[in-house]
Amino acid sequence: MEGRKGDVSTSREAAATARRKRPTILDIAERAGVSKSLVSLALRNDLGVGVQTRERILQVAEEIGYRPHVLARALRERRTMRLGVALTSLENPYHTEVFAAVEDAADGAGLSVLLAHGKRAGGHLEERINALLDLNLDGIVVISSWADPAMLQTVSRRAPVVMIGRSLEPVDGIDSVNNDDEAGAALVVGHLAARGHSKILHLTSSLRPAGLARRHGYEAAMRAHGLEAHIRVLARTRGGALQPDLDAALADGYDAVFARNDVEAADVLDHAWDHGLAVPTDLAVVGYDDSMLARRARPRLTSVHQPRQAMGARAVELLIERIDGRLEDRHEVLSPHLVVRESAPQA
Amino acid sequence: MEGRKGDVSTSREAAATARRKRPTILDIAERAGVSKSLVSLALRNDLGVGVQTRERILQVAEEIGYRPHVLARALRERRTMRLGVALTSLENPYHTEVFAAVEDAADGAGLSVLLAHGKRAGGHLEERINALLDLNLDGIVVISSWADPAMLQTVSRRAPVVMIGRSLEPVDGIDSVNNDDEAGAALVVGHLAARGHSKILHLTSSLRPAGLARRHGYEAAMRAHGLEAHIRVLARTRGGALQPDLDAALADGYDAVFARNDVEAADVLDHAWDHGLAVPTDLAVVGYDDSMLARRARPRLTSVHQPRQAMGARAVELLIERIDGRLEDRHEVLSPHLVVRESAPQA
DNA sequence: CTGTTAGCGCTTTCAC
DNA sequence: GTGAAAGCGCTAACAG
Repeated sequence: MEGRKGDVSTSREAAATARRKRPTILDIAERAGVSKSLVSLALRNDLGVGVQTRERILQVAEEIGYRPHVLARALRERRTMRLGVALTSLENPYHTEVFAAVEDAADGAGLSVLLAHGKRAGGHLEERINALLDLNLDGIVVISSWADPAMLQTVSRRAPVVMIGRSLEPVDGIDSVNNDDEAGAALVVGHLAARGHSKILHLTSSLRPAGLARRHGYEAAMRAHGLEAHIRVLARTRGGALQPDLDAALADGYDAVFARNDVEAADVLDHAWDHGLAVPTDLAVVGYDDSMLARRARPRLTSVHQPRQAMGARAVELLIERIDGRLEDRHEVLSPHLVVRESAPQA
Repeated sequence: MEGRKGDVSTSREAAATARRKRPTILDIAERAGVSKSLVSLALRNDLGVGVQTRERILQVAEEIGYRPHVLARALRERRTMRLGVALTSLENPYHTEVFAAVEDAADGAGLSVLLAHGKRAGGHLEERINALLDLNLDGIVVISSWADPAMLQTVSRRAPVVMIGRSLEPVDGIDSVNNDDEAGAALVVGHLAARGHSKILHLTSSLRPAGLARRHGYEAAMRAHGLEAHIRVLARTRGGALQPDLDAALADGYDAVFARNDVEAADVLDHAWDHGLAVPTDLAVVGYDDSMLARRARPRLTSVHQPRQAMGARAVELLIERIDGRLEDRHEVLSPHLVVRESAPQA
């Protein structure tokens, strides 16, 4: 906007040359000697376009490198064939693994997937979700226990929402799919009890729904086994460390730890390494999620496997059902299973 | 399309009730008793709208929960204020860390970021990039050494592209920012030599540009230190394991390993654990990237730090410059530094 | 089978 | 100050 008009238009032209204007169906129509609607129909394989004509049109489209303008199309169709995924913990491998599962499923359904990453604090996640939805996506899957129910409800007025993971109460108007956290926790306690452990600590840093459910599952299972429940709630600092130090938490002579997820189990493993504690001899450790962290850890981590492929697939199906008009809410719960590895091997 | 018209419209109505039609500027105009263009102007703070009127319009917009229709706007403006990021290895923490850096930078510039994840094989990445670009994003940053130069060039005709990471030759028409891999490798060799190591193995699984550059840097540095270079090229299986087994690679009595990246360094650490090798006493290990894996590993991994924050920020700046019309290519190289930890401590 | 036409929601001259 | 009108690229009636 500075300089003379001449300058501006010159530089515009230069830029335009560098980045050529994209061809439209009109260009195809012209080159193929048909009308623009014909092209539109041919492009979308509408029957009722002469085979010859269609052939020619497709060919021309190919030639001039035509790409449909999805924005224009979406403006008319009110459908983008795109799903959004909102995440808060890109740094937790389990979450990216779930994302990959959703992506696989969507791919299979001919939908493409966009990811938005929001920080947990403030309204950041909501902002990102809204920015995503501004693109008129057909639906959105939220992978985050940090999503506020009220916020999700607001969002769901714009597009169908399915949440992978747990919310305290089912949220009106949004579907969900998660694993049975209570059952998962019971699996862990059962396994540890069978190994002969009795001083089993449950370590958690989260008062979020999934964490709570695992904790309740742990308590119930301990009771069922006639064992006393021990719980330590730690906070996670900005830097990612657990506070107060694990030292204190582990000082009471526990012989096994069930951590709320793999990340925290890995923290325990690290702590054991740093303090010369032998795992599983001195301390058995079990995680939750069975993420890359569990496979990668040394000793390898026994962990509860969440059926992420199935969860991702189901999430996409639920979304599609919603898009097609389903009105009732659906909440699916899949069963986890325990993957036994070195950090708490079979008895 | 089936059933009588009445049925259809009834179910339509039901769905419409559940998911209300979004308000448009026309709704605002009506409610505020002005014309639609007035609203548009007011919404974008165009001076030349009565203060009173503007006030009222904004208020009404707020009231009815108006959200601009970015697709419609983009259709006119040819600008979406959105950037795309294309990735191939969501499972490599370094890549997600770079993504987060890009996101931070974009946030700062008022741009929002969408992520697309492509598999490395076939044309999958290209497909995903094109799907992303179909949304008329203003630019795209590619974080993948798997991106084919010719493909990138094609893509860059649609929107500005900047690549974070290395390509063999600078690609015409696209910008890049990366770290100096040769210098990074030299840092490693220098450090290991200073610790008194002489049988230093370089382990790599990649014949991609960044891997090659590190390898060349290693060779040159070894030569400079009067040491003999030893290189093992391993393949990675679908499952993620290195093939053939590390056993063979490490059988020749090396006292230090410089791995191509943290993922492979972690493989070496795991291997050492599995075989009772003490690190760093029996074997010193150094990685590259200084990702979460390095911080998390036990012993903690000495690794070359790529300045990802700076790289992400620079990438976004380069993109913005392009959007504003820059035509010459730019290739930036930032300096890495070594982060010394337990797997190869200070001499 | 083919072409014409009217928008989708928004921005932007250009008159009033 | 304000409003009317054209048009971004595409789809979907509807007439020929």
